[in-house]
Order: sequence, then structure tokens, then C-alpha cells
Amino acid sequence: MTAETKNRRVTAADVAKSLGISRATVGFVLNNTRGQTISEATRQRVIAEAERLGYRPHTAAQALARGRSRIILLALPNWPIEHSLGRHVAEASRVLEEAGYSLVTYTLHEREAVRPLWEALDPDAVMGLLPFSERDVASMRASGISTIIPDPSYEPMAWQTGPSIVAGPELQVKHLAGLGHRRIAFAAPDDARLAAIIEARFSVVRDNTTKLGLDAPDYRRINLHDSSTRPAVRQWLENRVTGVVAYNDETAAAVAAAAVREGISVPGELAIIGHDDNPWAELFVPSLSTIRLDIEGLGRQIAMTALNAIHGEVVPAEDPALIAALIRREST
Amino acid sequence: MTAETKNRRVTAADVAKSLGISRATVGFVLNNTRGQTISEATRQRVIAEAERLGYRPHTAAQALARGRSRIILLALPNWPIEHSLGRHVAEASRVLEEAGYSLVTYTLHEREAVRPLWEALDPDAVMGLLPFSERDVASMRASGISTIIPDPSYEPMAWQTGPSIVAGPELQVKHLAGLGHRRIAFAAPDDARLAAIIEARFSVVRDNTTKLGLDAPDYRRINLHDSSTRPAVRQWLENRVTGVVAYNDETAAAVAAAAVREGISVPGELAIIGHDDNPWAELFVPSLSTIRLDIEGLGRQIAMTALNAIHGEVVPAEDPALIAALIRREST
DNA sequence: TTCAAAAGCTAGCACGCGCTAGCGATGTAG
DNA sequence: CTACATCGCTAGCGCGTGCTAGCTTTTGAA
Repeated sequence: MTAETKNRRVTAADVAKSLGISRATVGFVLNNTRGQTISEATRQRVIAEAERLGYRPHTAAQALARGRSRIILLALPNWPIEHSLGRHVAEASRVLEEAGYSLVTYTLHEREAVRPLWEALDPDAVMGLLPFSERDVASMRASGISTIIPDPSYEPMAWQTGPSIVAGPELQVKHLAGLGHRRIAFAAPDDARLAAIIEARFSVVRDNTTKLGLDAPDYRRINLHDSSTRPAVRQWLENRVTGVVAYNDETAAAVAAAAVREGISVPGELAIIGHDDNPWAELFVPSLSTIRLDIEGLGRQIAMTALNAIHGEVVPAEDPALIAALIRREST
Repeated sequence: MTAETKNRRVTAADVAKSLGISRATVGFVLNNTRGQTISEATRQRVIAEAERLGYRPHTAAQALARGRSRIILLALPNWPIEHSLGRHVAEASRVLEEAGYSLVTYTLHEREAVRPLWEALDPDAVMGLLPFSERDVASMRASGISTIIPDPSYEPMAWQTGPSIVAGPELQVKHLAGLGHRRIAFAAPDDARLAAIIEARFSVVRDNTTKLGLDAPDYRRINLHDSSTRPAVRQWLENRVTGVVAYNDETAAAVAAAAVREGISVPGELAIIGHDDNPWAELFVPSLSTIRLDIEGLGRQIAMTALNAIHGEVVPAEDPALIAALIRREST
């Protein structure tokens, strides 16, 4: 093995030299540069030679030359990660890859990173499931990120009325009302990180109970990992609550467990419905009714949003009708 | 706003020009280049001006110039994501950041990506929790990745005897044996993706039952999401099995649910222990005994391994004694 | 046959940075 | 005072790519 071939990566110049043509031509062929005419013969020779030599473009050099990295960063909240998130990301990633972009996911930690990932990766866009903090937005701007989703200049509370927030709670309430429940409780975990989204969901629950003429919901926050749920359940029964809308399946499980330990029959005396279709919900005894969102659809949605924002191309906006489906099981 | 300042990122040249010094000096100061003497006065002026202008080095240009990206890619398997993975990654990320590296996580999908992430990011190293497939390794080599962990040239089966695999099952068996169980079953989900690691854990269980003089374990794979677990549980009772070692907490939950539905008392007639300390395990009725691994320790471990591999510096190898702890609850 | 237009290609700059070679000024030893 | 080392700094190349300006050759219509 000569020094020439040792450990040096194959560049476009190598391909050009090997064919006795200019490097520019190689670039035109491999990028399908518009406005350039290349003979079919040359085109084929370049493609074949690049393949033969195992040429891979150096992404750092590409990013430097064209000023765009073709990387999109998706920041995930520091919540207990929901099971479905993987599918969500996978679908978004698939769509973006088709468009030539790479999706990188990233969990926001409370500890402030010396060098946040958007600075290290120089992505074309940063996306989040919820609006970013002002500090994060400032940091992104300083790093030269121009595309931020959700756009910080928009109304920061707009996400609270998005279909992915609203559809589930609405279905939960309608389901319980349809079963004849008149007095409903709302249960949420006592986790500060979730406060904003819990409030958003609860307000949907409240609006829907009002609309359906039910009593005002009895809202309680519970600690999932001690025994404090049991007094909450007793209180609900004293208050003649017969149905519980839980923020998520884990909360529903905690409520169901407390009820069982209190000798309260589920769903006989207390019906419970969760949210997210966590695989554990089916394993629970009694199995937990829940809401399943169209996760893949949401993934596609966010990918489209990103592409749209980056190069203002008109991407056919997919029907935002995210179908939230009721999964009925033993707990209601 | 002039055309000059509009949307153009601040470069080291801007800082230099603004101070009337050369770009090289700016580079030397900001990189603390060894072997270069810079007067303290100049040094401070450069640092202050860079701060004032909001200079951020262009990572793509850095990567191109020095041939290293200071990015490390951690590939996660396409399994149902374990709850603890987040903490694992967070700790590894923290350690690597201190060393000036950025950790990017990545979920391997079965669908073969047109352009795998290691090609798009050009990382200095790619790490995985399990060995990579030959196809993936070849793809990495072609993309110029020289550091791959676990090293493909090593014995690919070595991971099966690593402490993070062995410690849990050993503790599970010892716990049940300590409670007087003589005939033990091993339950695992019927998921092809998990086959290798399940086999590895099972062989640890088998070895330990042998060592302790117990009967050979009754190994069954179950589908967690239909009712097929119930006949398996009945069979175990007929075979005089009194304790079940589950691959993970979800499997333990499925077994416990099946037992409850069959009218079998847990742990009276059948004791069950899971693995991973999933938060749901505590919510279950009966609450599930389980194994908790030192996730942060594992995260630190993998970060150190990466740093070690990249620049053969002698990193003080942390004590690999990953403490697997028994969490005892109602199910045993 | 002539000559403009188009096809097919190349030379070379720009992107922002790391870093080597080397320059003048200053200090120090003989 | 001279020789020489050190300090403090600068000019400028190279990293691999995208892409513009422009060159030569071919085409095709008048």
C-alpha cells in the first residue's frame, strides 16, 4: 500500500484525475447541476468511476462551500420520553431524507450546555415540539440559525390549540360522557416540566365538559411514585366522581392501581381513560382505555413544515386532520 | 442595515480586521495554540472583541481544516426504547462535552438509509451498544470512519459477557434462589430484534441455576400483546415452576397480568422479577421486583471508551464495577 | 462558406479555518 | 558592538467542494 492510497479519503479530484477530466465536470455530474450540459458518455463515465473508487462527498466541505449543511435538528423535551416518539422521529426522518436532509434528534437538558448541539452541527433548521426558551432562541440566532420552528416571532401560545393537543382530551371527555358519566375528574402527574402541556390539555377538558353540560372537572395533580394517589381517589369518590380523564397512560395506571388497592371497582365505580397508547396500558389489570394519535402523520407534518420553512417551496400541506383514535379497553 | 452586516456570519477575519491584526493571531488566541507566544494584551483584546462581535467558529470549516469534526455518533438499537436510555445518553454527553466533543444519538432503522447519518455528519467515532452489522461497518469504512466501537476486529461475541449483560440476570436468579425457589422459568418477549441479547441473558440465567444447584430453567418466549401468555403461565405451574425471571419489566408485567387473570396468586404461587427498573413496574398491581443498573456509570464508561479510542490518550479507566441493584417489591 | 449560437468542458476563486514558514523587533551573551 | 536566540506577529497555503466566467469545439441556419 503506497503512501498515496493509505488512509486518504477519495475526493472528487481523485475521480477527475483518474478520468483525465476536470474536477468541475465531476462536480456538475454528481450534483446534477442545472444549466450545465454534460454529454451522456461523460456523465456515465463519471458516475461509474466515482462508484468504483468509492467516492463520498466530504460533507463538511460541502457545508462550507454552499453555506448549508442539509442537517435539521429536532429538539425533544426533557420529559419522560413517550413510547411513540420513536415512530414519530422515524417517519419525519424518512420524509426529510427523501428531500436530501438528515434529521438529528437531541434532548434538551436543563443543565446549560457549553456548546449546544445547534452550534456544533450548524443545522439549516432547528425544530422543537414546543416553543423554545428565549435563551435558547438567542443562542440559536447567535449561531447563525435562521430557521426556527415553532417560529419565535409567532404567538408563543398557538401550539396550545393545535390538533395534537386538542384532539385527545376532547375524545376522552366525549367517551366518558357517552358512557353516561356526568362528573369527571382530570388527573395529571406532578411534574413541573409538563406543567404547560398539562394546563393546555386540562383547558380542553374543561371546555368540553362545559359544552356537554357536565359538571366542572375535579382537577388533581398526583405524584405517581408514592401512595399519595389513594387519598385523591377516595376524595373523588366522595365527590361523586365516576370517570377520570388522565393526562397520560402512566397517570391512568397510577389512578387504577390506587383504586384497586382501595377496593374500588374499575370501571364499575370509577372509569379511567389514559392517553398515548403506551404498550403498558394493555398489560395492566384492568387493561386501560386510551387515546392513540396518528404519530406517523405528525412526523410527516413536522418534516413538511421544516422543508417548507427552509426553502420557501410550496410543499403540498398535508391534511392536518390528525386522527386521534379511541382505544377502548377494560377500564371504561 | 448595510449589505455588509446583513445576514453574514461573523468570522475570525472580521474579528481580526476590527482589531487591525492578522487572522492568524486571532486563531492562535482562540485555539490556545501551543508553541505560539502571544502577548497577554493582544490575547485579551482578541477575546473581548470576539465576544463583542458574537463570533462563533464555523464548525464545518473547522472540520474541513483539521480533518476532525469533534462529533461522536452513538447508534441506538431499534428496540423498544428503554426508559433509562435517556439518562445513559445524558451522562455520556456530559462527559464528552467536557472533552470538547458533541454526542449525537441515532436510532438504527431496519430500512437502509440512502445516506446513513455517519456519512452526513462525518463523526470522529461511531459507537453502538452492540456490535454493528458487517454492512454497516463497511458503510462506515467507506465514509472514512476509522474509529468504531465496539471494534469490529475484536471478537464480536465479547459483549455477551460484559457486566451490563451479566450482572442483572445473575442477581435475578440469586434473589429467587434466596427466597427458596428451586424451579425457575425464564420469560422473554417474542421479538426478533432482541433475540441476541435475550440469548445472552438466558445463558447467564442457565449458568447460575446450574451453579446454585437449581433445576434447569424453563425458557419460554411470549407475545406480550395477545393472550398467549396465559397458557404459558399454566404450563409453568403444571411443571412446578414457582419463580419467573423475566427479560425485562414489560415481560414481567405480561406474566403477572396473565397470572392474575388465571387466578394464580403473585407471589404466593408464582414469584416474578423483571429487569430495568421501568417506572411502570412500580405502578403495577402487584408492584414488580426488578433490577436497576448503574445507568450513569454505563454512560460515563462509554464516553471514556470513545475518548480513549479517538486519541490514544491514557484515560483513567473507571472502575467497571457496574452495580446492578435489586429492587424488591410485591411480586417476589 | 460564414458566423452566431449552443454544447461541452476547464481554470480558478470563494467558503472559513488551522497552521507552517518566516519576518522584524527586542533581549542577551560574548 | 556584534551574533544570535527569543518574542510577537503576519503572509499565505491547504482542506474539498460549489460554482462562475470563459474557452474551445460543434452545430445549424443564412
